[in-house]
Amino acid sequence: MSEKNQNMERQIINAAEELFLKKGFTRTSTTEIAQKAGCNQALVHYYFRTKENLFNKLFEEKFMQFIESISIDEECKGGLKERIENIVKIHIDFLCQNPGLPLLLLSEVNRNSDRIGHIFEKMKLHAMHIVDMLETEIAKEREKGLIRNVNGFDMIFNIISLNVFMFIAKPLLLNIREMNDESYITFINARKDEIIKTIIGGIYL
Amino acid sequence: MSEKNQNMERQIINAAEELFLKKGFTRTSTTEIAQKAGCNQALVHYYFRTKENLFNKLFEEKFMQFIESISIDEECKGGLKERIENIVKIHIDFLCQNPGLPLLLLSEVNRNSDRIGHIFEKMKLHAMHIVDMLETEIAKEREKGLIRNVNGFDMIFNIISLNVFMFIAKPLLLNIREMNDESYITFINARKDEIIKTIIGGIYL
DNA sequence: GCACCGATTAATAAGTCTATTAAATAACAC
DNA sequence: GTGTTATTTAATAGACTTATTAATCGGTGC
Repeated sequence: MSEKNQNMERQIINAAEELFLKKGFTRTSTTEIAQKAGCNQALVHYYFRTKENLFNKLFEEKFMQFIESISIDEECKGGLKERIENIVKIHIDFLCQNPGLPLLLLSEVNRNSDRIGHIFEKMKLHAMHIVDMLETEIAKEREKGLIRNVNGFDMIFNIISLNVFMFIAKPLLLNIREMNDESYITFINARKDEIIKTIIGGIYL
Repeated sequence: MSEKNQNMERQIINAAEELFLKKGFTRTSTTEIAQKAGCNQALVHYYFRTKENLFNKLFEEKFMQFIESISIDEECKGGLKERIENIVKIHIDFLCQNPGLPLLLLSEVNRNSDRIGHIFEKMKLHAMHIVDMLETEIAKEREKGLIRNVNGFDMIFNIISLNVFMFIAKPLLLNIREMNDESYITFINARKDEIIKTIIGGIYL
């Protein structure tokens, strides 16, 4: 492959990514993608044959990124509290880099969850790994009588709920609290601490 | 207006509601709405002139319903804990009745938040009312030294995040936990307690 | 009966979107 | 250079969509 087509194929992917994230699958047209990429609309089909193909390619990649963004810094050798803090921070940082991703994933999974049947296995494995790790730490704290009875899945589900929602509800927040993009970032940072406190306080007696 | 057209107009609204909730604005066609309502496609336009009109009519109604679903049973004369429990339960019950609503609202607000500019004022008022009430109760508990420093908005935002997410992430839950519709309901009910514990534990010292 | 009314339909204009095809252009081997 | 292949474009077919228009149906008043 020549230098140029490498560029163009990449530019198409980049343009598609930006548009899909902003407007979703249906509301993004191949013509629009081509315009943003700086090429003819037919070229989008030349490289990816169908719009669905192009989308799936991106979707799988992004979906895995999202799943893996819920992870534990293996270096982190603290106990349960430190782990929680670690997970929340890493996840929110990822979301700050990919603010439009959660709503796209949720919308598209809702539209057609068959699409990602083959990704689910990986997702399950990853989820199990996180949950196992958390439950090991939970068991330790529980033996010491420090925390209430809680299971790892609920804990991680709480974290994801709290983290993701402030990104998908951004337009509501901007309006209800009369924020601008700057004060929104301040809000996110304040929420980071609030979420950590809520999760930790929610289990420690 | 005759008996019959009243029926048909209502049937169109009902069909539209069902389809918009399931597939969103763009992926629902007026032809499809007409089919489900049992009439000709032109009739949809006869009653509502444009698809956008029809959608907005539904959207505003549903949006207000959602906002008002976050409410306090005025009968509830307990303290902060009872209020929280009350809010969570009422809200989740509403979501069980309207499981597809949150994702539709979030998607459409994201697509075009101007659409609902005029609803925001009502939303703000309602939000303020809830937050004020919570902060009164928070102040009481705080004077007694029972809870940490927390503001009412964060509290209600935490509740909404935790409640809504388990509905918008349903397809993921079904797959990752290998649930069916029945076990999903069991999960929701278990979550209800978990969420209450998390919120209350998250602020009480 | 007929004239009039709202409700409903059939037909279709006008537009958008995906995908395909054939032709033009660029790159490269020899 | 010529031949060959990959990249890119122009043109367009074909399927949908929304919205409009004119015609039809069914009831009500006179």
